[in-house]
Amino acid sequence: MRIMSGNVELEKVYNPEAVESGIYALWEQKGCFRAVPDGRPRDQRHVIMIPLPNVTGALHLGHAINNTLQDIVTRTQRMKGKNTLWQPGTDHAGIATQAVVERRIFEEEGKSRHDLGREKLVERIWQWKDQYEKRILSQLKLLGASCDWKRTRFTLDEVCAKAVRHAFFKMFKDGLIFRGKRLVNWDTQLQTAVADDEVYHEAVKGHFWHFKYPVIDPQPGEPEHVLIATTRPETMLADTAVAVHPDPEGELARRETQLRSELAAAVGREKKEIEQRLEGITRRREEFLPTLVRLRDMARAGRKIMLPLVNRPIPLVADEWADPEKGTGCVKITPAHDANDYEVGLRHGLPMVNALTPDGKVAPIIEPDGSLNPHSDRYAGLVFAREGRQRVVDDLEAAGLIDHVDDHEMEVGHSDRSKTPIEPYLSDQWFVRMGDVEGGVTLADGTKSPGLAQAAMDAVTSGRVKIFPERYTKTYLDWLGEKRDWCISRQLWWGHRIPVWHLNNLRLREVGMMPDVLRFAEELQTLEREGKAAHWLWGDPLADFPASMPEWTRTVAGYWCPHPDHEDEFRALVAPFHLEQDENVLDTWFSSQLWPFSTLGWPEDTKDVRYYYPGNVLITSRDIITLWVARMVLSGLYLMGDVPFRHVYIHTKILDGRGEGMSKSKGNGVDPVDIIQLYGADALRYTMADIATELQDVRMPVEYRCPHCTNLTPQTEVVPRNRRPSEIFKVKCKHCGEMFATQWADEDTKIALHVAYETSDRVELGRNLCNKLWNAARFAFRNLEGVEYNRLEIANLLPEDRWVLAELSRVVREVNSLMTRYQFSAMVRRIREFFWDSLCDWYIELTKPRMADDAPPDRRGAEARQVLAFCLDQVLRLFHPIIPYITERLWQQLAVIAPHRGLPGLAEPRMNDVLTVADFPPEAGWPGLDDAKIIEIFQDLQDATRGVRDLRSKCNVLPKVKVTVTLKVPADHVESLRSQAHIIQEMAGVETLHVVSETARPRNSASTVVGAVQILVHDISDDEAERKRVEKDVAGVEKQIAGKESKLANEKFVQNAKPEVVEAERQRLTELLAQRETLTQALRDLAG
RNA sequence: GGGCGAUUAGCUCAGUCGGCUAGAGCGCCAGCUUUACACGCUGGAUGUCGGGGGUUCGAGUCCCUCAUCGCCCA
Repeated sequence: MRIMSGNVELEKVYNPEAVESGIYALWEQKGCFRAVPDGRPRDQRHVIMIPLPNVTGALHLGHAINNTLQDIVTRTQRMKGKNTLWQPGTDHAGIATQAVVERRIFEEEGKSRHDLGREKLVERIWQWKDQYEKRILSQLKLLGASCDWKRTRFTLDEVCAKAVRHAFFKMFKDGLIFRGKRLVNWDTQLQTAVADDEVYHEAVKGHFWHFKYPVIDPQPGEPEHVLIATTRPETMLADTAVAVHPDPEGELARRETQLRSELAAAVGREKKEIEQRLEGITRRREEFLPTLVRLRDMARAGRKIMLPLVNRPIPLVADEWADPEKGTGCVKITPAHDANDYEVGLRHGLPMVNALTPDGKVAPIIEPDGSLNPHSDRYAGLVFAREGRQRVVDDLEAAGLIDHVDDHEMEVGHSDRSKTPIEPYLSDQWFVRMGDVEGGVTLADGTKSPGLAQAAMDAVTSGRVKIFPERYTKTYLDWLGEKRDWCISRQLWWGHRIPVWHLNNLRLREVGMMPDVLRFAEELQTLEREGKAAHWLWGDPLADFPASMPEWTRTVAGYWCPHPDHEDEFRALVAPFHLEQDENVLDTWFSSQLWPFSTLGWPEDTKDVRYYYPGNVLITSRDIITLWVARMVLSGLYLMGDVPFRHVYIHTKILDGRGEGMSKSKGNGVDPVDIIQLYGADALRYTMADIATELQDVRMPVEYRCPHCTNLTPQTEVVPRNRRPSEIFKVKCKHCGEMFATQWADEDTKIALHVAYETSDRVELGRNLCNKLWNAARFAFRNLEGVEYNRLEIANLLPEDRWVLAELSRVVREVNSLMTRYQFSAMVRRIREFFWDSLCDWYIELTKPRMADDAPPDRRGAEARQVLAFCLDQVLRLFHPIIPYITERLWQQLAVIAPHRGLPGLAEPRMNDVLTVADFPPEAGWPGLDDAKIIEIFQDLQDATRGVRDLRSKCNVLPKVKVTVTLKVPADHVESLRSQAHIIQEMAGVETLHVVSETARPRNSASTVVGAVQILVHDISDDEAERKRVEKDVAGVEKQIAGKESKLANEKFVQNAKPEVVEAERQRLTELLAQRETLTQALRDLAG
């Protein structure tokens, strides 16, 4: 496809839609983004694995910044000639996606997942996935993402599934996966365990109930009741102890001492708080201490309490969890329903009684001896925390066992997915062992590590993996340092089903009666010996049966995981014996941790795996450091023997105008496609890169763009503080008074009122830049006709040519360096500065006369054209990774007009048809163009030019009026300044310019001093105005002189400061003194 | 409760090793159809660098402390 032909005139205004159309197709058609292993060595490869967006919904600005930055890195590396892979794909996001689809089905059809059944629901979720995956991939393409789309993967596709099976099998076989009883965060609505990070906390108003538990057979002098306090009465049905502090007296005394020493140092409000606590302790000592001591003694004596309502005798135990300062000093212990109590339960070997059903009701209670509690019928089936609580409180009230009730506010965990309160729930789950294990863990490279978490920590502390910005290293290490086992089972239907088979215990006897059970057990053992299956026994299944149970029971009763390559064989063997596959699925992160190599075809030993693993950098947001980054590192080490990437770059988070993170649930997220339609992908990308500083967060106020008048209305102005943007359906435009609809309105409203785009005026920054670039190129194309490709002598060029080339070389070097440190914002601003300030505002303006139609056809014009063509070439290359569309479009056009661009002998970039695969400007810059001296000289010329412009402006001289100027400089500067004076002349509207070392004040001139130069603009001022201006200048200079003098008079400064700093101050003072002399002389001239 | 970060111009943000009169973009004011660009050009105004204390010859920058806001973890 030919994008342009000949030197057509470009449109006057940059039109993103026209510019961008067809470009992506060109890149794809040329196969620019394909990644194929070839002979390029390790250091000539570059691999980025996309942080796989989940298919719950469409992408928002957070994804836009993430993918823009990945694309900038990828495109830069590709232009540097690397074999470059950017691997795309999406994540199935188990619980999030299932929850969205379930909710949708319930809203639209009133059906629950159980009504639908597993197969049907999963089918519906696949439909959802297809729809959103398509949407997400098209959003990425619109953004310009240069992924190798032929490699697109999905964490539930067969390639990834195979990797999951192999990873699971190896971990299972190595004893790193185990089943355990744990308290998990249970979502009673979705009926699944959810991870800690899927739980948010919210303050809820409640009560603090004080109950009386009767003591069994109290001895003389012993209390008849133990007073306990609780915020959750319903859990008392599952109490298995009451705890009291083992040393209440000592503990109170210790706290008192501690508080007194804190009090001595405290001030203000803090002091008051401490005093209050001290008073509390004194009161407690009087009121409670004797009882607590008594109870402690009773605990030691092994006395028991009769748990009311369910009549369960439970022990009194001494444990430090009971806080003598809090509540009644005694605490009920419910190991199966509270994390802290669970720990107490483990410490004292207490039985764990469960009172909750998976769907959030009170369960029929099984006592520790296995019997059904006869009193629990009364509660079973009630909604646990509501009806259950009420009935327990009522019954205790009726029994006269409530002492009193206080109001109380507490933090309650809620499920992020269903928004319902989380219940701690004791259940059987699968875990990955993160902590150290006996004998260590053997990693795939043959080395040993104490454990998986430790291996991932060592990778970072040793510097094998580097995190940018560095401060996030702490987040990573702190989290891994806890080495908490990773719960990987989820009670869901959407995900990788856990590949473990197990015989339900109830069926063990039945199976034992089968005639060929012995052969079955033997064959299972053979499979294990041959490595076709792995076996794991949890506890002793024989313990529940009479001693006469035969040995084969152990084999048949355990957990079996078949090797993925022998699963069919295994299934065929176990099917007749009722071994069943686990119903649950794996946590999504179990499959995403394998992403850096599952996408390449692991466990197959493919060319791709060998060539593209390990990758170079992971670019992601900080909320995922623990969940994903850490797990990829450990699984990379364990399965591949190397870390999955060398660098991790954590980018800034985009907040809305209120300073809140953008999210779907808040409805404040902005669809990048909205912005692309308004401003273009390049404008969006430029803006994203511009705000990518090292900050944690950056604000990007969101506005509605009125569909009637196109004016912007800030979201913060129309959404009340206590409402969410998603609750606002229509808005009255404050500019034109018309109503418009938001994206949350119903279809009818949208059609009637038209929908406003959600956008941010910050993107204009990018749009303006693109327009400037477009027009600069337009100007260049118009003037480059017949540009030559000559060998130039740098010394023979005009100072402005040498200057712009020296600046260019410097910026090329700096941009390369900023890139290696992921300083995106600084990089973008630096390129812009060169392009806009140096190239457009100075160089192009200066060279206009040399390239004008009526200019003499001399070598100066040819040189200007050649320099301009080269600079534009380099600017397009520098900008390309950031704004690929417009630069590619202009590159195609530039190639028509100036097929060869460069400075033979000085700087010769290679030419290429397609910018996307052209060379990025070299790391070392263009040494042949470096010239620090000219940069310094030019700075002075710019200052002098601004001096003239400033005087003109102050004296109200119209731009088109030409003036006469005299520059007075020290005698030894006259010669050199004369050779450069045309620059000031051209840029400041000067007709006649005199450079002298001595002069009297020309008539009616306005003057100022810049550096060593006195500027005198003739005939634009009167004496009175001139005197005022000069006096002001004198005052300013004198203030500075005073500052410098006192600084230099300070001996300590002269002694302690670095010599070069002192020297610089001296020089500056000398200069200021000279300026003052010039200015006072000017005043004398005025007077005389 | 613990950790991380922020607080600099009206807004959004830079400010590297502590060292010239603290910068940019947007906005604002004045002027400008100047041989590409009004999505532009030229000039200008605008700062208690959150408060307090300390270290230092010198602090936006380092230390302590207080306040406010945000995020992460419990």
